[in-house]
Amino acid sequence: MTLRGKHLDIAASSAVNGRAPAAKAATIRDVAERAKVSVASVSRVLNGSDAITETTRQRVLDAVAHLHYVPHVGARSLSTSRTDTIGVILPDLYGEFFSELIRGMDLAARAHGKHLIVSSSHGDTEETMAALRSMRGRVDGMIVLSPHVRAANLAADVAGRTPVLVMNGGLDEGGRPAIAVDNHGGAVAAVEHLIATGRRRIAHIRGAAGNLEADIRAEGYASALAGQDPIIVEGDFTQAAGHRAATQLMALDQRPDAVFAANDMMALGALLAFQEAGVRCPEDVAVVGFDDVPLAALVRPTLTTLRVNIAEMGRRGVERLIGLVQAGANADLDSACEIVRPVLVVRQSTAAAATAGSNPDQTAASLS
Amino acid sequence: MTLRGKHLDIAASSAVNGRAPAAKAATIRDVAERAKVSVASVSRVLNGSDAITETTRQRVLDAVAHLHYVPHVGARSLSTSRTDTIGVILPDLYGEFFSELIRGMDLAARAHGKHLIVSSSHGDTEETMAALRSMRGRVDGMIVLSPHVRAANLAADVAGRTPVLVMNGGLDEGGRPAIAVDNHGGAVAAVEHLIATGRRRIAHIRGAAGNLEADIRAEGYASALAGQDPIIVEGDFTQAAGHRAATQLMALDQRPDAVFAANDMMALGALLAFQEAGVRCPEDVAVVGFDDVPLAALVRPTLTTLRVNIAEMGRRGVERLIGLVQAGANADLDSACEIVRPVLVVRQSTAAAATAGSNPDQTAASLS
DNA sequence: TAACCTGATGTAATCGGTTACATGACACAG
DNA sequence: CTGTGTCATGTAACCGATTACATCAGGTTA
Repeated sequence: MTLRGKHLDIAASSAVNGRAPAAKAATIRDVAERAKVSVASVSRVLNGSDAITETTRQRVLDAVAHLHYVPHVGARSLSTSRTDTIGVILPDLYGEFFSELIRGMDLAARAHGKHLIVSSSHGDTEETMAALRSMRGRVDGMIVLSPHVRAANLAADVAGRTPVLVMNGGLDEGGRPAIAVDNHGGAVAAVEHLIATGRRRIAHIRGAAGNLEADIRAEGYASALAGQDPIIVEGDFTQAAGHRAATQLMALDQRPDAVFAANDMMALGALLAFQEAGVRCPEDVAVVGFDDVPLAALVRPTLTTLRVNIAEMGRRGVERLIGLVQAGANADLDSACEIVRPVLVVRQSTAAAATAGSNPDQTAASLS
Repeated sequence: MTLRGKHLDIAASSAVNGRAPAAKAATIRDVAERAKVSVASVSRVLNGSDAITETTRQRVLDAVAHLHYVPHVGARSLSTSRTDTIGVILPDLYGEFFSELIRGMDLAARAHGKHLIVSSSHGDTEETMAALRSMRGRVDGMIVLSPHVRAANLAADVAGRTPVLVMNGGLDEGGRPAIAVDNHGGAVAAVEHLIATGRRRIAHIRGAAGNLEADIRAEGYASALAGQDPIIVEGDFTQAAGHRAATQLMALDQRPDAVFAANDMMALGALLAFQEAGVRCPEDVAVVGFDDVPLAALVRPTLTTLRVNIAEMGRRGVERLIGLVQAGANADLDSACEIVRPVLVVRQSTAAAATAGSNPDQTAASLS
């Protein structure tokens, strides 16, 4: 008894509901019909691919405008097997690093007509993989940021034939496409700068163990100490951890006269802890961070740090990935690990000390 | 002479390239074949919709696992006309506000099995609309953040039948779904707090003219002044603008004893300018910000500000939008503008002054 | 004038899912 | 033993684009 043929149904509903015409969106066939051409011509006009008479083009464009036609992305991706979308998987990342990175990526993506799907807040490797799986097929390629060592290799497996660019700071041994910050070099530069400005007891506030970047920066720190015994306190990249670590350092018998924190947020926490305790920076203790988040130039004293051009790195990542996608099957062409070298930015927090180490009356002659 | 039938071609290529089998990805039909069931059954198992024998389910799942099968998103969206993706369009926004918002949105999206397409860095209304158009058809709904007045209405038009949730801080007159911060109320609270702590010459550093939030906050400021003439300096929400503005304020004949900045970054800039000029905060001048970015608690003096739970607002936005999408045609059900009320967080930057305005000996008796 | 080329346009197969409807197996009532 | 209802499963139409190939008009050349 029910007469609901598909077309009948639609006709009825649009007749009833005069206000908000819930008629289905126009398809390429509707456009073709209205423009009195074939669907092929419409497609050609819209993709700018083939030879088309100016008359036809105009007729099609008019129809498109009149019907508010928007191509169905799913249908297109079904026949072309492209999505023009790239996925970004981020760790549970707070603060400005994240937003700067996305800004850079978005800029590059837009320049290439790609869209960006982001998925953040992935604490452990398992969550990261889940996000990766759920993105598969939805994107032409993915950028994975994960500080966990195993993540990179797993990612490539899970992704199947979807190209993956790894940005996890570790120099990947697998020969996968990657972009990494030269964490070791950066740490060495920080320590050498401290030594050059007369510091003698240099401590390190490191990131959580198991975090690739944290490990490498700590290693760089240790290797650059000229004979001095390492003094390492563990943190987790948060400002609070920096605060705690600095408190521990102040309780030591021989207080360090310099601190290299594994990132800016911890450096800032340390700075505040010193300030609260009446320990002056840079006079009593110098502080160096890592990343150069915008904040580093805003605190007092301004923070010496290792500048990583975050947005630029994001931009570069997207462009690499687009290259990988285009290369397709012969992606082997580009499997290098690109290195980003951080640059030391010297600010107030490491001005040469009036007193170095336990010599209270030695003045800082090196400052003009 | 060319014998390249489709299947032949594939067979050849996978035979040649033994290492990376570039065979096409498995389809639902491959899975059906391997599991010895029909595609319908496979689909049913994967969507958990219908009644399925446990045996069949297992066979299907095994085949899926073995073939690394991932449903083709485009094909699915073609037949269901859903994308399970929501779009977020952001203005050219720096700093922590952005990242916090995305964090909140991502959390909510993930909880509902949705994906997030973001597009940031849209300076003017035209760019915003372009982003919106290019996202159309790719998402089930969109969240538009734009401080420009016209954007909201335009957005709804351009979007066609795609649901749009506006988050631009202005109380929208059009009765569109929206979430807005109570900028007016927040500004009033800031000024009243300053008055209550004994300040008598309260200046305002506002955001750029034409920016909806800036306008409303300035209006709230003006309306809360108890008789005092308004002192307004224009900024643009950046830290540098706050610095400049504070410099201007210090050059006035009668220096203000309090500053309400339209956001935290400008408040911070002002704080630094005062500090550099030897003007003490809070003794000589009190400062209030807006947003409560994490940074506000990290500077010294810590910054009194109006807390907006940014991540929570993002979460809420996504949930509203998902509701709108589900409501579909009868989206009229929910067209309210939801208000987020900021909460005053009192910190060091507004500690009661020893001297208030031009009455040096009047103490702030009104505080308990 | 026939043969042939060229460039614009149309026809229809195809991509990989979902799902309405058809089918078939089986149990149980009459 | 037949009729009927239930439940699992299969068949095939459909979603809306792209694109290989067919077609066709018109001009050129021999």
